[in-house]
Amino acid sequence: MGKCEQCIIKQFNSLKALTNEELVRISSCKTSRTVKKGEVIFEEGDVLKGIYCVREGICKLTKLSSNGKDQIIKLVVKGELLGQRSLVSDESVNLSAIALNDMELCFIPKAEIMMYLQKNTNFTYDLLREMAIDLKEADDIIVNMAQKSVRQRLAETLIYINDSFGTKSDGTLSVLLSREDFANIIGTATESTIRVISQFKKEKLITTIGKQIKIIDIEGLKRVE
Amino acid sequence: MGKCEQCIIKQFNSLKALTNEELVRISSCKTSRTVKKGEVIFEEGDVLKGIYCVREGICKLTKLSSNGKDQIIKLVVKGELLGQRSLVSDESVNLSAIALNDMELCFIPKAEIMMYLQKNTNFTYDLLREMAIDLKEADDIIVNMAQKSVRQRLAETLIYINDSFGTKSDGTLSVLLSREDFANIIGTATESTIRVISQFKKEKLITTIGKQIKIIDIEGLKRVE
DNA sequence: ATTGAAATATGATATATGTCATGTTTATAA
DNA sequence: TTATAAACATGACATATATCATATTTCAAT
Repeated sequence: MGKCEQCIIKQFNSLKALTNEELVRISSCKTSRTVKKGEVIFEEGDVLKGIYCVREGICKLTKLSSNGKDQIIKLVVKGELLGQRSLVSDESVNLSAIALNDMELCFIPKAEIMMYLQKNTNFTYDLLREMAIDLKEADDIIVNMAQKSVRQRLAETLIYINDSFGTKSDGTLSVLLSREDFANIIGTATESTIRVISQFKKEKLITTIGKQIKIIDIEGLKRVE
Repeated sequence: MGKCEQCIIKQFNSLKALTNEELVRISSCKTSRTVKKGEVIFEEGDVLKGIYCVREGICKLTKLSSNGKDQIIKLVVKGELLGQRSLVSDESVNLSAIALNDMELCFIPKAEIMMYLQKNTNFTYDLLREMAIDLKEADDIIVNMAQKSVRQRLAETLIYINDSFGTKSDGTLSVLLSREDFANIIGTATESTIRVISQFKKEKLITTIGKQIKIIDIEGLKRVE
């Protein structure tokens, strides 16, 4: 079992605000878990007994709409925490987390985290800061959903994934999503997403290699109306 | 100038987590401000020098979309805080706040709040909890925007305003919004909003008295598809 | 390599919503 | 009170997107 105090991953999330002693403590009570692509980490309505630190891989946070469609709210990658919100609000989770590729997770029990929330102001404050940023992002998503076309939303999603998660050596986006996943991010029908991807190809904004997507004209994508 | 430690408003926000001494301190450095209906409290891009506690009235938080349309992200009423997010994330505000009726605000300087964020874990934790709740609400809004029809979104908005802010003695919604405001909440054209309001009237779900709206069949509204 | 299922792709059509035009009502100021 | 602008309302039409049908391709399991 790895040692949290030496783990490089924590730099990317609020655990960096913990003291060395606290990290040593966590090391001794944390558990590890591997999750296969497509596997459910937790589901809407579950009561979490702690939070996860993502050591490897990427997952989607989804919410089921009353019309039966899934909406992807956020992608969570290596370095980020998972489940902190519902721990704080002390309610069941309002989102499901599903692995998009094979993942490695560290699980930290709730009691542990609650203790640091009591004692370590830096930790609480850092969580608060992260959440304020999430909220700002959520505001942007709301505006985009409400005011922009499917074409614009897809273009922005491609740019976001490119900028946030990067590309592989062949230039394709390193986060591989199905057309349906894209549809569930931008909030549209899968067919519409596929059609717009085809348009973007014709307009020489992207190319595809199988289901992989490669951006070839990011400035053009930014101009999409 | 009123005394914060005796102010009943604080019960409704995170200031309740402050100690009596801290509240006395705030009393001595806070300033009051009245804002007329339609007036701008702060604007997207402003750098706030503190936070507001809403003593009276209601305002809308809006964000300008790149296509020039305003989106209303949230309504903030008596009892709530205003500006805490950008204070925490230490950035300019990402939303504008505009009064929907005459308001009374108390302004608390940033330095004061930052001090309590350092010293008072309860305060920080309470802010964190409030923000987790906001984030959950934002998730719901995203799903609604992405997956539901204008009819459904308007119905839910009417129910939300009814449940959250109540009605006047004549049964009309106590928060008076223009048709354009409704349109900017649900993310649609003003004409579409007006049309759906007319439909709801024909379907005997609501009645209108001038621009005031009265819900007469809330169960029916909940069933709108 | 073969097969079957899932994902991708595209056409035809229906529907919801946006846009523009125009008229009506309501509120506000002179 | 009248004048005037803003808000509300509705029709006609355009357009984006959803839906349903049907190929085609890709991928995994045998």
